[in-house]
Order: sequence, then C-alpha cells, then structure tokens
Amino acid sequence: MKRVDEIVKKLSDAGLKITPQRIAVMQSLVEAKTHPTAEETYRRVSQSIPGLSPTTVYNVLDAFVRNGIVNKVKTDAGAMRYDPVTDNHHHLYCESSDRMEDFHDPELDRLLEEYFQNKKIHGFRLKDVKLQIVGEFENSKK
Amino acid sequence: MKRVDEIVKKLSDAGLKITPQRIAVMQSLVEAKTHPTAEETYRRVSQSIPGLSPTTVYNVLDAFVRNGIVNKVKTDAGAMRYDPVTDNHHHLYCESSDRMEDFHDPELDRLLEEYFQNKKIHGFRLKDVKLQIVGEFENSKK
DNA sequence: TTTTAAATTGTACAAATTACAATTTAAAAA
DNA sequence: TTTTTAAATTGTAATTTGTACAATTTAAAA
Ligand SMILES: [Mn+2]
Ligand SMILES: [Mn+2]
Ligand SMILES: [Zn+2]
Ligand SMILES: [Zn+2]
Repeated sequence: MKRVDEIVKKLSDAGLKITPQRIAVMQSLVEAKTHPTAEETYRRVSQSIPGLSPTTVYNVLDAFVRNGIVNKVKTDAGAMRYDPVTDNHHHLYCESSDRMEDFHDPELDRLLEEYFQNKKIHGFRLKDVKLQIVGEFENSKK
Repeated sequence: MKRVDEIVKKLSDAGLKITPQRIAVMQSLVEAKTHPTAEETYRRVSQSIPGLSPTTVYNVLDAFVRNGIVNKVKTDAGAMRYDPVTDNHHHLYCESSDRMEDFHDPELDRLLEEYFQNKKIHGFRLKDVKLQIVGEFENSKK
C-alpha cells in the first residue's frame, strides 16, 4: 500500500514516532476531505482500531498540529476541525450546513501578497492572511 | 451621559427591551475594544451589576447577535468573542497573545469585491469575505 | 395602575477538551 | 535479538464553555 508508506514518511519527517493510531488518524483525515472534528475522527478511526481512546485522538491531532503537518480550523459551530492540507489555501464555508471546502487560488494569493507588501500595517508584523469565504453551496446534497 | 443615550437608542432601534443588564453589557463591549469573551464580559459587568447571572450575559449577547448589533468572532483559541463594531471590517490577530484588533480598509474591500465579481466560484453563492490577518503586534504591551 | 410577554436568575445539564496517573509500546541501545 | 527507556496510549476525572428549563422579576403596553 503506497498510501500508508507516504503517511509513515510524513510522520517520520515530522520527527514523530510511528504508531498505528497516528497512521490511522492521518489516513482518516486525508481521506475525509471534510475538515472533520476530533469526535468525527474518533468515530471513523474506531472502526479500524477498536478500543481507541478519544483522548488519544485529541493527543494525536495536537501532536500533528504542533509539528505542522495538520492545521486547526474553526467555524461558527462548536468544535475545532482539522485540515491535513497545509499548503496555503482558503476556505469556502456555509453557515447553515456547517460545510467547509478548500479554495485554492494562487492568483488571489499573489494579489493579496502584492497588496500587503506595499501597504505595511503600523505596529504589526504580518505573517499570514487567511480568507473565510462565507456563502451557500448550491448543490447542498440534502 | 450621552453614551448611555446612544446605547439605549441602539437597543430600541433593534427592537430590544431596555434593561440595565443590556445597557451595561453593550457599554462594556464598546469600551473594551478587545473583542472580549462572554466570561470576560461577565466579570466586567458584574462590577456594576452585582448578582448578575452568567446566563444573562450569554442571553444578552445572543440577543444582540440575533438582532445584528453585535457580531460573533472566533479565533483558533477557545471561546467565542463579541464585536460591537458591525460595519464591514477585518481583524489583525496575534496567535501567541490571542490579541485581536480591528482592521478597516475600504481600498482592500474594493479590491476584493472587484476580484470576486469577476471570478465566480462554481457551485457557491458568495455572501461575504472576511480576512483574518495573522501576525505579531510589535508593541506587545508586556 | 394593571397586565402580560419578555427578561433574568439559579440550577442542572451537555459538549468539547484537558489533566493526570497507570500501562503499554516504539524504537534506540546494548 | 534482547533490553531499556522515553514517549504514546488509555481510562477516569476534571474543566471550560456554553445551553435548557422552570420560577421569579420586570419593562413597557394597555
Ligand atoms: Mn466534535
Ligand atoms: Mn470565556
Ligand atoms: Zn482546508
Ligand atoms: Zn472587530
């Protein structure tokens, strides 16, 4: 299975020990594409790892975030969500369905980068600009 | 006190009953300028209204949000924060200090509006674009 | 002044997350 | 390969951030 090898390499490169729990959590995140919560991730991964502890999922996700291989994202709803896509991108978000999708747009990124290179913000060292694009998905599958 | 009159008018205009708790919560939000959490607001307002219930603060803030005179804002940290500035603006945010400041920029707003007018996003009806500008405040008062 | 719908309060409950001590395990060292 | 050890996992309890609900009080309309 090539996919598991890639995940193992990603964990290794981040300096993390390889455990079945970590492999399964990362695999679940990558396959989900829905920016799942910790609890959703726990439910999914429990299928393949019975006896998995919810605490472990929180620990694993936190380790991933601390080591930069997963990002935390927050919406208007209750829980934190986790994003295995760490290259620069933004999010489309629908408040009524709480659905969130990736939005990659290099042209927009160039535009923003240029804008903020010229316009310095007094007293603030800018590191990153994130857009939250709020609206409605038209094919609201339900 | 002119300020209280303005707050009373704002509540009236929104169709809300005038109560000491609501006046004090709105006054606290406006004076704070820090996008405080419900719990911070409860601590501040308790000074002037002893016996105030935390539940009331949640109720009042929720009524303000439902009636459009306050916005909820979220960060990557734990709790929701409340913003009495409801005209269009963005936020500067420092992750290490969890500090958040307003960023008004009509030029940027025009740029973004123009960009998204030309570039339609397939399957998504866009309603609003907000920037979270992440970085470090240089005068980190501490 | 009376009436009443809405606001406030206290308590209990809930969801999401964290703390911590005991146990197990990955992987480095021998 | 076996031993060792620091780190990961687990279960439990606690904490944080709220929400639900019934009883009481109150703003403001009549
Ligand atoms: Mn969850
Ligand atoms: Mn709080
Ligand atoms: Zn994403
Ligand atoms: Zn603001």
